[in-house]
Amino acid sequence: MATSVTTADRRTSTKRRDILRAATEIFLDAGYERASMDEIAVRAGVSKATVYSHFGSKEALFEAIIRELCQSLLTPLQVPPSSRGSPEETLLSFARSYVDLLLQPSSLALHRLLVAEAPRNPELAALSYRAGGARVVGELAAYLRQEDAKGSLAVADAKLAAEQLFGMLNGHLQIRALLRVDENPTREALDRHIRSAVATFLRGYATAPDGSGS
Amino acid sequence: MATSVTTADRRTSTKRRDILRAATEIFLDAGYERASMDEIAVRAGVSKATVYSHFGSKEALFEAIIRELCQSLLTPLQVPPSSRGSPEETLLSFARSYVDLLLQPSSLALHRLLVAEAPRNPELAALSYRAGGARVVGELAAYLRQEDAKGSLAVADAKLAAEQLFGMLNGHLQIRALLRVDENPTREALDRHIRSAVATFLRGYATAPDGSGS
DNA sequence: GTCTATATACAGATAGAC
DNA sequence: GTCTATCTGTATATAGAC
Repeated sequence: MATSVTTADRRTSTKRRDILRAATEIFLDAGYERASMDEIAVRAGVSKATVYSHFGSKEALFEAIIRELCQSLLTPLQVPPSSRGSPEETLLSFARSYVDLLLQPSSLALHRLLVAEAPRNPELAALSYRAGGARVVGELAAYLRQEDAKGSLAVADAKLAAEQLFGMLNGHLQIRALLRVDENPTREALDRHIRSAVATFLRGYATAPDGSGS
Repeated sequence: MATSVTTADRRTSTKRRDILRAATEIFLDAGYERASMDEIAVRAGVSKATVYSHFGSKEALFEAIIRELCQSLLTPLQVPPSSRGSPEETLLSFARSYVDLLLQPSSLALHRLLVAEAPRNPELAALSYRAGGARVVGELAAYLRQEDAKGSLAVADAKLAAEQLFGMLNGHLQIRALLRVDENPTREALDRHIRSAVATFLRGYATAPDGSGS
């Protein structure tokens, strides 16, 4: 009997996962309104009634998926601790990870979805921002404060500075990708973009050479 | 007879304008999928058949509106010529105009709409980017090249630099507004944001003080 | 828990009178 | 050109058998 229950549970949670996976693909691909519960059921290999028995409504299914995506997508991005490495090395390495994540098709699709649905679901959008953007800004700001304390950078408002670096890294890269303006940038163009943003940031927040200027 | 025709034309073009206005409001507010031709007809004070006789399809009406919006929204933003004023004054003034435009509810709604629909209508999205983002980047880059030639700034890649300034001005201001994360920022917070971005940019692209460091 | 079949609503688009 | 009335497809959601 215990075995039977376990098997049933497994099958059930397998179906649940199938539904989540199918719904994620379809919501990311089509957007909220165009995604249909019929198509989700078909792609998950279950009936529509099963989808509803698991998630109750389209809106609830959508929220479940957004919450899961915010977690799984952002996990890989970590600001390295201040311990070793120059600010230039550290920031360059971090910037590469960030831009790489930024341009992932699933990141772009999630961004699209959240921005499009924010007016109808502001709580979910705000929640996602706090789990995503706000968190990485906070982590980068903490790093910048450490470097400021060590005297290797001169950062007065660390949160503002962190947002500036993210802003430069986004540049028009993100919007061009979101709007499908042109083909994906080459590795060389990306590298120039990233190096230039980090270089501008470092010049902007270099410790003032006390002996020279006014 | 000529009078009669003129009167008829006027009434017709009035209805056409009414439809455009109603459709603009509803598309910006509800997004493409949620906007219904019934509601557009009601708000414009005409029948649905009239809407179709003027624009043929929902998609065509949408495209007409996007094209119009791109023009009307971006017209006010002009990069001042290099002629007079320090880079700091010029860039600060331009930055204020840009951020002001950026946070207009209609700009945010248009942004949302374009990003959401880009996968289904990439040509329209690319066209809008070229008429909007790309144009202002080009104009700012031209200004930066002039200042570089005058020796007041040291800008190697003007287009990259322009995108960095725009990126810093966006910062997380734009995404927070798009995602409805919190109430609108105060004038003071906006001013700090803008001043800090311009200051970081100017320090990042200051002409090197030849006498001092290596 | 899972299915088939269906209720109900509303969408985009058009026919045909005037 | 503009209207009323309608066609046709498809959406979310549920009832009821198993």
